[in-house]
Amino acid sequence: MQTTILIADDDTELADLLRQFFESEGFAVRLAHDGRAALSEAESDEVDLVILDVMMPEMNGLDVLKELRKDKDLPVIMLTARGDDLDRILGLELGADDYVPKPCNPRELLARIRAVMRRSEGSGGHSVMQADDLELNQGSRVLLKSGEQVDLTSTEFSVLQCLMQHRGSVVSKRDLYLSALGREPVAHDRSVDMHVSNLRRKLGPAPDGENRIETIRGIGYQYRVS
Amino acid sequence: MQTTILIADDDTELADLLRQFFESEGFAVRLAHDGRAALSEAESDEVDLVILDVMMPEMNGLDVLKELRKDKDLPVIMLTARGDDLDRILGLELGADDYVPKPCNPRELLARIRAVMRRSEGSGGHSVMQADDLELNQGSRVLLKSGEQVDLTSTEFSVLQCLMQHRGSVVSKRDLYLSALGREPVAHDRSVDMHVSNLRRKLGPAPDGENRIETIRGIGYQYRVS
DNA sequence: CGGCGGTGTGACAGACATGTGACAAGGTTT
DNA sequence: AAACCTTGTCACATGTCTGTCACACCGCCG
Repeated sequence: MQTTILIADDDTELADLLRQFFESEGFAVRLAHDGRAALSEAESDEVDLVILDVMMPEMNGLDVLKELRKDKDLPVIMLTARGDDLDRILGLELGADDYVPKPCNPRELLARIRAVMRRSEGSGGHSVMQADDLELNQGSRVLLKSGEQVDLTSTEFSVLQCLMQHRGSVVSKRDLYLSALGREPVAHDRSVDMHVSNLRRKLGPAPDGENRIETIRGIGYQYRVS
Repeated sequence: MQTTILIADDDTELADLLRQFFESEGFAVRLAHDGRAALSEAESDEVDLVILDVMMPEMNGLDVLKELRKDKDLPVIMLTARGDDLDRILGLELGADDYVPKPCNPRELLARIRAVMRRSEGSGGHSVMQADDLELNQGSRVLLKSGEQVDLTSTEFSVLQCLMQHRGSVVSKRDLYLSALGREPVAHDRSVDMHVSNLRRKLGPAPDGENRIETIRGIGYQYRVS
């Protein structure tokens, strides 16, 4: 699973430099050049971590952070002019995960990003999903059932991950093919059915005896809500 | 302890000017006027920071940097013609700590040096990682197992470092290629597998008898959590 | 020049995930 | 009710991925 970083900085040159560097390190990168854009990008659910400059037009970084913290627990690293202690203190009080003074060296930033990601994974951030007695860890790609590990193949894991991400709503077969197998379904393709079948066998029934994964005939599958 | 700076620039006049200035500021200074000399000086263990001109005879600054980064984590400040974005990007990707455009004012350079030194001292605290009976020192690039040194090649060390940095999470093969080998994997590339194989042999099983490095088929590898 | 250690490639076997054909068991449409 | 489609699942063939041995290559050093 690729990590997506949002870089919010009005210095387009620096932002672009960082983008290239992080992409070369295997991250996906999005850019925003003012506060308002940063906020809406960050709330799009497709961003795993935000690098946020304090000084930005439209809406400054601290306000963006304040808004973000109202309903999200997204890891945030603040960038700010060197020695600006006041901003630093404010940022940390508002819940920034780290603080890096400008000018910053990309390698250091990378190390901080990894540290923050590790912390947020460890503390059960959004990378662990739970449903019934299942606990799905997206970082280690391990599934626990009542605390015990269940051996899933990589594809089975992806299918379950996709279903759990949309828990309570139907996921079309096509979406499952795209998301878990990374391809369009072909005619008479039964592979997703097969993987669902295997998942059901490996997971067994839910604690209440019901089937965990419901078939929505002609549409797709759905992880049942309790 | 006095800080020793290596100035690598083929412009002897400029280099000498800088030498005088830095010596008057209390640094020890060494000079190198071509890339090859710079590299051997820098590897002599008596240099604390390198100022590296990009344009040099024998071996250009970027190549020197690349070589240096293979087994050292010495702070490096790149000097280059103004506006040379390509060099700037390359330098930062290769792990330069800062970038100063020429012609440079010695006082500005001094400020950057102090900033870089401060940063590299500060990040020194993070330079030892532990897992099971292993202790990995990122500064000296030495691995200890139960206190005894294990001989690893530079690449093996980088692979292990990357895995330990993400302990408990899966690291994709592509990330390992980018991070440890500094390149994209090519078709049928087995080198990372080979290095992992060698690492397993050299490290042996974990204290509890399990495999330290787990294979996540189709995805990558993972340093196991206890 | 020759040896040496690190690195990457080719080859091969084995393990394993994946997907397909087949058939049964529903559900849906006409 | 009959024809048709969808789904569940078994068994199996297939292809991919991995571990590892052997070896070639390259830079380095004596």
